[in-house]
Amino acid sequence: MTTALIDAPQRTIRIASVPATVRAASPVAPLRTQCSACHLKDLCLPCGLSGEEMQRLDSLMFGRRKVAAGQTLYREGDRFQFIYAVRSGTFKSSLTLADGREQVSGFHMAGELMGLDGVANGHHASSATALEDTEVCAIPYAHLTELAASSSNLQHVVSRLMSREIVREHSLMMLLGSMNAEERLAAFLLNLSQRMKARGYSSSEFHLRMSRAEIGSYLGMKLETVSRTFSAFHQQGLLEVDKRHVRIVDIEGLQRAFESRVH
Amino acid sequence: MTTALIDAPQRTIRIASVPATVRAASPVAPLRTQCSACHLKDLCLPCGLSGEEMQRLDSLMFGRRKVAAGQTLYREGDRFQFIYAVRSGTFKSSLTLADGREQVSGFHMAGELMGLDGVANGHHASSATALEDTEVCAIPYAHLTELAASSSNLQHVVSRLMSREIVREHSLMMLLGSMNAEERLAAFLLNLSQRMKARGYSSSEFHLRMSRAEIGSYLGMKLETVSRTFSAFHQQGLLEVDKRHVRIVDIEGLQRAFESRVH
DNA sequence: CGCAAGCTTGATCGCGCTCAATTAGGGTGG
DNA sequence: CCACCCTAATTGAGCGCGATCAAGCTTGCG
Repeated sequence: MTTALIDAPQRTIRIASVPATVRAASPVAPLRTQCSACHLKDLCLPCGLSGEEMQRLDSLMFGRRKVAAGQTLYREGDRFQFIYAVRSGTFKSSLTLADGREQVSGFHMAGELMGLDGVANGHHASSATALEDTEVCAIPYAHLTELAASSSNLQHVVSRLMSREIVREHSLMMLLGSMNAEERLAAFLLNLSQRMKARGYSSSEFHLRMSRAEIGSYLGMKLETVSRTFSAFHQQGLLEVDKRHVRIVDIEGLQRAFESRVH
Repeated sequence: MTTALIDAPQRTIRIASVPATVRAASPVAPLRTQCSACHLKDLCLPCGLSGEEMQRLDSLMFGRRKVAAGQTLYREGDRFQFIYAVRSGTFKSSLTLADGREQVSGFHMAGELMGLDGVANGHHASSATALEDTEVCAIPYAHLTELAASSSNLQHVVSRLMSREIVREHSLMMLLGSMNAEERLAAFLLNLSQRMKARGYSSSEFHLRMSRAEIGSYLGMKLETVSRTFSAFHQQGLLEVDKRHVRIVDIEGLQRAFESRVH
């Protein structure tokens, strides 16, 4: 996939139109969702939309789909038809390197969208794997853009979500380009903490859904270093760690570890 | 800016509408551009559009703007109104760290777009600095989305450009997360080589517009390491280097250095 | 009970960072 | 014109962070 890095960033674009019947052929459970009735509506796609616009979204009747722990929702190279909103559980996004190792590019929790990287050329650029039993809404991208054509607000929302993804990756690049192991892990934990808080969970105590190896891949370090850094934070009195259970004891201290280099 | 990393990735969105008179107030030179007459039209924004759609783009009459070497086109935090297409010259995008150091997040050549990260929240998330004397088209984003509302193809083009940016950054994350110094510099040079070729220049011999420090910042290594790696490639018979002038002697060898780890 | 997977911890090594000296090129002013 | 300064780049020496290799522990599952 890193071939994208040595491709010219802009080449001839061919507009693929997805047939309107595509939804019927997809492996989506019969259950359908209305955004207006969803408990995640303030976090997820419809966030910021007016009542009228949300009703239009409702008309799309997104199909739900369950993905068991360890299963993939889509793989890199798969034809791009849907973007997915996480309803429950946690996913990782990853790319596969030539030698078979994986590079984790993100973690996704309830209310977050996945798959926007597929818009670029009609195929998913990464794989999405469930880290626990999960449920998603499958949003047919072609229908979404149809709808967006008649609602500039919805169009803005989709654009902003994509732009936000760009900004998020900027931040991660900065992390990978200029931070040491402690700063990286502190940034990761603080980010997780905020996202837990936004979802109504404790911001100071939570269960990690991902392995040390997955954290390490995401942060650009080896699993042993992740483990050692957890231990170091414990010895500094910042954390209590038991396997995947984490309690943040001194959040200001953790922020200091993070801000030691980056604002 | 890395605060984005510890922000919940989705929060309440407010739709800002840009007044239609905004263009008149902007610091754009009176010269106006029509995409259909531009020599870059196959690389740039209108790439893939039909004649009719290109005429609609023409109606926006993008203003041109010259930016002298070392000057910024926009800075992080600036109000987002325009995206910019490079007409000539080279830019770097960068973020500023708390300690004043900069982190380069990209280089942009003729035909490439800049500023899409500003869509996320109405402010530019990065700064754009000219590495030589340059000229850009200033594309009023609000007008572009207006136009896109009536042309699904144009909407797709804009979405794809944003998605492509996401994919590009995925690749860079992979580079920063899992490659060593030689692999990073090889990837960088091969990418540059392809982009030069796409613009009709020699793919094997070109002038670097950026300093060793800027390359290093972009690739997550120190300028001394960049310099040493250039020397190493020279000793391996892959390159001839004289300051910023580079000639690729053995492109297959360079690809091997790149593919040693990543496909 | 045995086996495998995930995590921790220790010991050692090496890549890339840091500090430092040198050279070359460009701009400026006397 | 040269003296001077400033910046960019190269190269060397030494060190430290994080990778690598390895051992041991816990937990879960057949």
